[in-house]
Amino acid sequence: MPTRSTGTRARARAQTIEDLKRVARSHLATDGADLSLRSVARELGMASSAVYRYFDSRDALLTALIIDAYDDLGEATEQAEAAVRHPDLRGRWLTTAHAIRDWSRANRAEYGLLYGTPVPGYAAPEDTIGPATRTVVVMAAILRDGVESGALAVLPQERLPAPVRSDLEGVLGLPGFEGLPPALLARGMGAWAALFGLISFELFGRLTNAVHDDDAWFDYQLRQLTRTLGL
Amino acid sequence: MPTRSTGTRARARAQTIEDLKRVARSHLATDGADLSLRSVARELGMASSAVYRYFDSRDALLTALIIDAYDDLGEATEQAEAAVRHPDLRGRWLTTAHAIRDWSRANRAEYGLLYGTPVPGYAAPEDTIGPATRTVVVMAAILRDGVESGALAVLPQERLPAPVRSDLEGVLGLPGFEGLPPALLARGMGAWAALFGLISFELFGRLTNAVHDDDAWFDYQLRQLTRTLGL
DNA sequence: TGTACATCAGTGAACGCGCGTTCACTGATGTAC
DNA sequence: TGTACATCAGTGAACGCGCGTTCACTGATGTAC
Repeated sequence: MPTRSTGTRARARAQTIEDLKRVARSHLATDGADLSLRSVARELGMASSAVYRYFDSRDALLTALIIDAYDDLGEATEQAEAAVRHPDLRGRWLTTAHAIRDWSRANRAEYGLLYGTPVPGYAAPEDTIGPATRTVVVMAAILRDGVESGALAVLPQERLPAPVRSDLEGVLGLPGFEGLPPALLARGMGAWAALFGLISFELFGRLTNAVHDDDAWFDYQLRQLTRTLGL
Repeated sequence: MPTRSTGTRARARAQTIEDLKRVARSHLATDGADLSLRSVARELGMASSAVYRYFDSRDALLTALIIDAYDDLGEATEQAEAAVRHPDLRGRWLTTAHAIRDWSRANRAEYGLLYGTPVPGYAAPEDTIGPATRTVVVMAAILRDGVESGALAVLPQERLPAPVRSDLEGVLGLPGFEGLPPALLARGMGAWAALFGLISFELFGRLTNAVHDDDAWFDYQLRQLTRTLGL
């Protein structure tokens, strides 16, 4: 085995990184964002100092978890959406929304990390921006297809105030958002915020004692939301 | 000064409790929900053990902060809404929503405590339920007035699935919610979730790099939301 | 009005714990000749 | 193919810190007679 040796070491390294992230992820559920490097190392039977061979600091580990979570959510969403007939815009949107909720319910701690209270003293680095937009890009594509097919059109009551228009035009310059009428992007982002409002209320327990059938509730509200989206 | 003495001691006690809560509140901004009893005591120049004369535990202090925050938000909302002409339903709703956002922007840490990621290991006791519903009750009153005046009516597309209806009927039995058609309560709660979705996105920084004029953005989205509410 | 007693606020030391990060080090694994 | 050297993973002790909570205690403030 001549040059295969490098690969061995590299693979061992990748494996350890995976182990660290896996255990850290599992600790998120109990500790929230203030997870402890030492307890992660302890669970893997290694010295806490050894972790520093793999991550520069506790925050670097946290960042890795955040990026992974965005990517995991993004991939789940993209795959679910891709399985729907392309011309079925409404189905694509409903599936996208349900995929996001399903992932969030299955990964509550990660959801809190991504969409909950920001961790005090932690500033997300730029590397997180790309993965963070994957889900929004899926929605933007649905809206664009709707515009192209003529199913979606800007309404008279959607005249945008100048500052709103100017902000949206900035977004429309980013990859994945090109060629969408600003007013429709505004509509989409409103639905987006509403969707995450529903999910946050459900997962953060704001509906305890009021709503018991979470599935039925979400589905009903999502359908109403779909109507305001124009789908 | 005969029996006035009790009053003196009681007043000193109330004052100290206020001081503790005030300092704890200010620490929320930097520490988030894992604020430290010791650092609060330190800032007030008292021994950390003295805090236990006033609060049974760190969690009890946290609970007091949560209740205060709900009440503060509730009062700000009620007062703002009460200042609007009673028949102006749309104005009352817009004012209510703006009051909630204004309070949230002015009290970011408290907002995070109330509507962000739940604190791991902390279970909110029952005392928080009452204060927590004050804002929703304001909205329910607006909707009810709309129903009574004939401005709001259930739409054909608002036929409720049985489990949704049954959950809502439970809510309609609570004080402040009586006499509202279930479908309209559903509509209101959807708008409610959307409103908090907008505020959370803004305060938790999910729109950084996309939206710069937060005021214009919120106002535009709120107006669209108002339309779906039927006002 | 004055005195004995109970209540209460607050102290300071201690318990027992956890944390992130650094540092000098040991061995094992790979690389270059 | 064998050997000298460099790289890397991992250790364990240490630094310096913070935390919530308990406990026996001191004085001051109130209460009852």
